[in-house]
Amino acid sequence: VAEPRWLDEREARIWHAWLAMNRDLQVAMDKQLAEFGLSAAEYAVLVPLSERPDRTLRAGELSRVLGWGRSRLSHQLRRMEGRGLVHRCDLETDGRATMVRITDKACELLAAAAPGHVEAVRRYLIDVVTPAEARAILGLAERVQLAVRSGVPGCAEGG
Amino acid sequence: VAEPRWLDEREARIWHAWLAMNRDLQVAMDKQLAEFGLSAAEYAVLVPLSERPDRTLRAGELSRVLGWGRSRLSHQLRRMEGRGLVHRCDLETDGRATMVRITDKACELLAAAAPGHVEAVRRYLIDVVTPAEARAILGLAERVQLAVRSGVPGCAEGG
DNA sequence: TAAGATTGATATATCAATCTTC
DNA sequence: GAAGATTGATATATCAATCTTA
Repeated sequence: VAEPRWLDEREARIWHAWLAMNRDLQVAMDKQLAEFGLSAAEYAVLVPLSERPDRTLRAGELSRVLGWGRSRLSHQLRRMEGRGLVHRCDLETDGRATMVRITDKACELLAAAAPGHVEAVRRYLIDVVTPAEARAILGLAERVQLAVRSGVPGCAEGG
Repeated sequence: VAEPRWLDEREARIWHAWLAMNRDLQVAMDKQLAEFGLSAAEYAVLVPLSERPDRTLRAGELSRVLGWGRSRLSHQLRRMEGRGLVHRCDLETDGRATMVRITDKACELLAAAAPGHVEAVRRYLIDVVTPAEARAILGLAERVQLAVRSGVPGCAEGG
């Protein structure tokens, strides 16, 4: 294997700025939700449910929307059912499926937390980016995700 | 409380692109390290230790460098000591302090993993950003962290 | 057999409480 | 009491194994 191309000072600065920015942003968003007694995972689960007319989704659908594995969602729903945030019941049409419904209590909690959440998104990101940076984010996101999905770094075939 | 300013379509697209980009990038980086049997947390702990001439750091120093709480580091070190990646011993000068040393085994593991890690950073981010986007990241990171550190969103004092 | 979901084991992350030493 | 560190409890995240139904 050839000598790896280590990061130069500017490249390292970009990488570390990136990591620090995301770490801080995530911590801040978590804290904001915590003021309403909600975790980021709970909020993520509740939002798609609340947007349904019947406040209900199949577990598999929810898993797909969130981009979570079934196992992860199942564990999360168990804890949330214990906290009275969601309710699970069987689907008559298909004995394998599980229906998930957001409770009234969780709906109220979500309605209370959502304005502050959006406010935080604005304060920490949207109000802070210049139009040029916003364009950079949108363009970069596409290319990063393309690189991530196409490239397995363990087997560097071309480089 | 006034009606919250919900995100318009473009703003929501920016926020979701941001979240998806970081989620995918983090998953990809974790997978890369997993090829060498290392987690992101383990890698983060080992790097500062390996950069020391004596391969040693005070736990408190390590905690500061990583930006981790003492408790988090302590739990992590316990698991890593169990795996034979680090060794802990008391400091003679100060009976309260703990010295952490990276093991030979972990040094070799790190040396094996580091090139692929840097390669992944390049492939997924550095090689993908345009110079303008790189400038955007550096500038944005400063402002985002400023906003995060100054603003408590729960009490919107200014409007 | 495969799809949908749950379970158990393990690792990670945070908080409060504790323990030792200064 | 305060600093440095550990511990226990709980929540989160991933993987493999399992269970039920189609």
